[in-house]
Amino acid sequence: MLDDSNLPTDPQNMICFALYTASHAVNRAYVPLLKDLGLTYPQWITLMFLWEKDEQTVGDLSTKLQMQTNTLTPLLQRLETLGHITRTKNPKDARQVIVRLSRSGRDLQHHAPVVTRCVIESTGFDLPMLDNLVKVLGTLRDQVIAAN
Amino acid sequence: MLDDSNLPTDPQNMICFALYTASHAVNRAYVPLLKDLGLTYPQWITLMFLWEKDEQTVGDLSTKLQMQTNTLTPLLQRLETLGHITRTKNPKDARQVIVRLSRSGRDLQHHAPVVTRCVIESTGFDLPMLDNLVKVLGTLRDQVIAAN
DNA sequence: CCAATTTGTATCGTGCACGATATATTATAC
DNA sequence: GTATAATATATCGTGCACGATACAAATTGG
Repeated sequence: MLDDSNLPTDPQNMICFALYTASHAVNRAYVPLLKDLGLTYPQWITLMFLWEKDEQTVGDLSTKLQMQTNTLTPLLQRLETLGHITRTKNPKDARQVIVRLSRSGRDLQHHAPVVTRCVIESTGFDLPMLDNLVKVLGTLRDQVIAAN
Repeated sequence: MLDDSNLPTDPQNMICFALYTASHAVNRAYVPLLKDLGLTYPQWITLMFLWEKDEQTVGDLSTKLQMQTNTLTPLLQRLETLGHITRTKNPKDARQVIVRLSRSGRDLQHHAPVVTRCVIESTGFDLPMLDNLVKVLGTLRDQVIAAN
């Protein structure tokens, strides 16, 4: 149990606000890089997970992206409209929808190294430092989820 | 200049995704705490900045919150509708709108220690560790902003 | 003093993000 | 086999988040 007198009251020193602003700053760094491709950042990470493994159900992607289906479904519908993926019912279980990359969806992967490098360089951190930060944030995230 | 071969291709190991998921996880931790108060997390941090210093312009809050006015204006309008703040034109410069806490807006501050403690405890991190993480994230954020 | 520019805020359109709910399909129980 | 429950996805409503734009008030330059 923490003593209230030690708690930060200044929003600038709170972890929630630090995450909030850092996350938005990185998101904004993606905007000019993805604009030419006609994509948003959530669409981009969705494609990243599909490049890693094609043919995933909406539920698979929902779990990996930590996005609910009511967020993911319209996002996938937009990616389908753009011609980057297809959405087809699973004949073995008609409740599931299988998401597959189209040719243009696969071709977008060629832009990934440039995009990733630009964002990483803009952080001003070296790779070991970023790797460590990713691990710390993963631990924090998992513990927050477990506590709720 | 980084070598592309060293870059992560796995979204799970990328800083953008770590920030994205950690930020949303912490945001979700606030939901049950703020629900009874009828507030959202962005509304809550806005109030935190007003508790720190009352009578700020929309521009002041926009800078501190790192939120654009097209995000902030409707948020403030909702806080005004809820009766927690007032929005009045600055008589000395009619372009500015001054935001002030109402009685009920000030009273909400009494809930702050409980809310803050709950979120901090849910991270599973101790205060020095969180403080360090806040500093690292602040540095990262500022460098990303400076690079863009 | 007055036209041009800058500043501060608001409005509009699109895309997340999520709680609540709906619908269809599959699995389970009796 | 049929009612019931569980599962997978989609729809709806509200609130951020942000680019583009609008507009009024203040400032600047001549």
